[in-house]
Amino acid sequence: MSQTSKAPTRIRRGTNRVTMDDVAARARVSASSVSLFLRNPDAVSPRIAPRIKQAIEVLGYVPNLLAGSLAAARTRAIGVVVPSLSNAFFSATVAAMQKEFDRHGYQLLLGASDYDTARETGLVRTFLSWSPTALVVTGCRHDDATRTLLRQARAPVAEMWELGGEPFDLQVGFSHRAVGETLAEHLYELGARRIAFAGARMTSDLRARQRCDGLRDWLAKKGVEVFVVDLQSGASPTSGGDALGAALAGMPDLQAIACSNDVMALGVLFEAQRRGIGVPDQLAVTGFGALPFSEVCVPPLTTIQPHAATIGLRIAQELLQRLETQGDTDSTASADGAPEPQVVDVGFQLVVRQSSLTTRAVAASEVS
Amino acid sequence: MSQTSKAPTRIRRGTNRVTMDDVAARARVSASSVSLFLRNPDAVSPRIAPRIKQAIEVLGYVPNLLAGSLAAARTRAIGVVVPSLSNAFFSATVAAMQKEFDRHGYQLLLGASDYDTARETGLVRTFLSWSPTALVVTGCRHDDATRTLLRQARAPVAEMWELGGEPFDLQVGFSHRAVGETLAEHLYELGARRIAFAGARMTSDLRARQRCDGLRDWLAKKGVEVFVVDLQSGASPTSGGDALGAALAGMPDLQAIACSNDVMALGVLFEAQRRGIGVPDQLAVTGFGALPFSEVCVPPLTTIQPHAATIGLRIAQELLQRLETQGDTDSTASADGAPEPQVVDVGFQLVVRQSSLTTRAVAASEVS
DNA sequence: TTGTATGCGTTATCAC
DNA sequence: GTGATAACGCATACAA
Repeated sequence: MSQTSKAPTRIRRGTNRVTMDDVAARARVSASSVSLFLRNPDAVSPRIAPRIKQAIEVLGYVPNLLAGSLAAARTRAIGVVVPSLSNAFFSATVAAMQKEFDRHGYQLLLGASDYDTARETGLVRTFLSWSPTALVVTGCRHDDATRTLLRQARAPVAEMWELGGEPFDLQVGFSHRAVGETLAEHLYELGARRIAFAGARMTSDLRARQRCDGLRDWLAKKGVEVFVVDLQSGASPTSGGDALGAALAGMPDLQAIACSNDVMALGVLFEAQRRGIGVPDQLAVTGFGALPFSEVCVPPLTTIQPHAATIGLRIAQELLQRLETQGDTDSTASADGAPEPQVVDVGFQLVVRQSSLTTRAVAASEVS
Repeated sequence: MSQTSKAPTRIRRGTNRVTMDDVAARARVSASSVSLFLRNPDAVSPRIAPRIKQAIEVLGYVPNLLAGSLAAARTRAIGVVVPSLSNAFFSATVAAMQKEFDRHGYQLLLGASDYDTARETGLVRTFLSWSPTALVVTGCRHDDATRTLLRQARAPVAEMWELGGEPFDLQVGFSHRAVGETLAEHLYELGARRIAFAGARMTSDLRARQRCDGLRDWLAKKGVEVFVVDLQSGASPTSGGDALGAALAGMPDLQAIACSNDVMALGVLFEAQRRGIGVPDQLAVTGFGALPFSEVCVPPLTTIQPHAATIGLRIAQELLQRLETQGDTDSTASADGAPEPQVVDVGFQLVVRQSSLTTRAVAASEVS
């Protein structure tokens, strides 16, 4: 396929795959015409267009994005760092983001930090080597090294799932403190005064900690003290059961328990059932995440719907807009060339279900 | 930073980011030495090594992988296609795979096909533009277009989560028919003769269909006919409840129901509870996936553990081995340069729990 | 509109 | 061990 036109003075390796020159030769046009055709088929004359098209077809030409990106000094790759890929929240966000970016011809580079800031730094560094067109990271609390890298990046930086700190270019998320406060208010109005919060690994999961803090601080103002359980075993139904045990040990007359997420809450429900504790009559239970099972478990679980997919979609949309508009009037705000950061609060939704309704309460109603 | 040494005759764009030449200039060495140092620090003399190191540090040099990959004619990118990113099975596999590849400096390019073969083709085509070092796809049933692309790819192709068909280079997965057969045998030995299978969208989810077929065919040999429910609403606890309703409608004296996955099985459990059907006394229930809640729901769910993470790990390990060994004796088998395909059956595990044990049965025991 | 020339930032080859 | 220098495959400024 790839024939050397002029004998090279030095031997080179080279993937002997079909190149643009091969296509050009077969179509009897210049390589630049092929390049032009690929970018804008209508820009070449109707006489050579079909020739090029056929040559591409016959040779099975696949453009080399590496060479193209190098020459054009821009890629269509987006680097994305999430704490965990197996976490349903982030995988939903990534799925939505990937779908939208894919529609526009952008490729996702994915990495998981495992809630480790050092690994986050490493991932960002790796991504930068790929000259990504944009970067997406999770949360707004980063290593100094990471912040430096992100600041130096020639690409817009989006932070997701959390608001606050010093935004780079874009933040799409919601306030986890507000989540805690909302749950606090809900439980308080329910009449609960003996309340616990069940979390797991809240030293590294800063968002869970913020939800905890929001709940605790809100209730503190009402004179209600929250019993906090922070397990080191990771969020799972098993740890949920353990958490309930710990909470009951520390606060025997427990009336309500807010869980760091639905998975733990499910464990609490099961453990309560084992112990013969009626939910919600004797104990109100809330979760976080609105995972599929939460609406069908017994009793259905009061939880927070975090709009995970919306976050991914908005991130993609906002970034795409910036990338498309990039060619226009470059000076929007500061002399740095950096248009002021944008913060998008996608909010969340309290979904009240049976697990936090007293029997006196009316039928479960979804809050919108 | 990047200063033009010799005035270019033409204006060029170019990311004015720190380049290898900048590092070389600052370290007072040639670019070749910097390149060599980056690849093998011990290959340069101990006198200039620290100079280069410092220059890299001070300038904050980040190598441009695009240029490097182009010159070296090989990348460190792996293209991965999964049906869905929000599916816990695949996200666990991807997570494990990403971790292992990351350890060895490889980058994951991720795409979701949404169980659509056309989108799969598109994703593979896009990946090929990136000249990936290897490709990973899900399942072994592909479009003709996809097969052609994969065959032409200069990179090893791995198929995961399913065995069979005509393997390209590597398959890591297990037999879904065997899963169905295992469950069939389990339920049959339990004494169940009135059996249903609850699936969702089995037209596109070919692996679920194979599990269904395996179960049905095994039981057919015993003279037992299976009532199959195939919902179009996607697998969820809600659809699980619907499936139980449909199964009971079609087979009123139902004794056992095997579900396409744990999420549906959970819905079945809840629906049975609502209808006052005792599990396992009146109805045996099995799932697939061994999702976290399956061991703590009431009753704990008999299920199949698919070793999702193992699949991802093995894929990465096997591919890495091929990539490292690539430089060695290239001819292993056929003249095509293609060493014969390797098939790795990672198996699965039947986890017997209370949901499929009659009260007469002994305490739940995990089969290993 | 089409072709020509040049450079994108790196690796690999070869002479020193 | 070190440094020129030619590819790598393509995009783009510019001439025709």
